[in-house]
Amino acid sequence: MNNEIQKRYKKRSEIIKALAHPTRLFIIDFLADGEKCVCEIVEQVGVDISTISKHLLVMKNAGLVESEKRGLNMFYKTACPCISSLFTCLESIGNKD
Amino acid sequence: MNNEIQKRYKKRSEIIKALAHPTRLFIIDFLADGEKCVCEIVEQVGVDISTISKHLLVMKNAGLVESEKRGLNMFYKTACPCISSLFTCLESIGNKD
DNA sequence: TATCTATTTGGCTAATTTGCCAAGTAATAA
DNA sequence: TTATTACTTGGCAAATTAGCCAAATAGATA
Repeated sequence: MNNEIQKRYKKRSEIIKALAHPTRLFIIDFLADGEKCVCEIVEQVGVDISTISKHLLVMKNAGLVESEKRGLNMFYKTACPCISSLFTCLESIGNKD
Repeated sequence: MNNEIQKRYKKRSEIIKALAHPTRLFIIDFLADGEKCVCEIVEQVGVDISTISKHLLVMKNAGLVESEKRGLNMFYKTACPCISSLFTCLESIGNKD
């Protein structure tokens, strides 16, 4: 595996890593319904707000979500509509056993 | 997030985790070309055979690949044709920056 | 049987990730 | 200006993951 190829797969894996956590997957699904502020996500997930904030940062860095501040609230939305088709694929793998 | 929902997202994340490594992504792509034995994969990737074997185990446990032993060789193939469409999605995210 | 070849497994250390708490920042309200 | 609300960041301990070497296993061949 040469350097160029290695770089490409590293980049892909970074995006996938940003999805590879139950809480983050839940958030992605939750955002499919429309943008939400951090406190709404916290309310749904039920973990510390700092934990949610870090999960959101991970996904933002990977380009999976976008954010915008309005007033006191930070609103997050998904950046990529193709993600839901990804879940369809995942379910079909998951249902094998 | 109740227990039932948590379980569903945990399961999804386990599949995604099994993809979340550059070497494993490369292997998935390599297998798209048809089944390969472990030593062919080792040759392409260039890391220790024990490392490759463990990566393959991770993917097998997640249901991403299947294996069959013939003679001395263990042949691996992808278990899910939808994975390549997943990569198309990843590329579109990756090309944003 | 003994040996060779292909692969897996055990064991270890190093690196990364997670989630909490506490402290910091930014926008609004009093 | 001070306080409040919403969120982010720093720091830390616990858990998980990665990759190497060495040892074990399974099948083929001499």
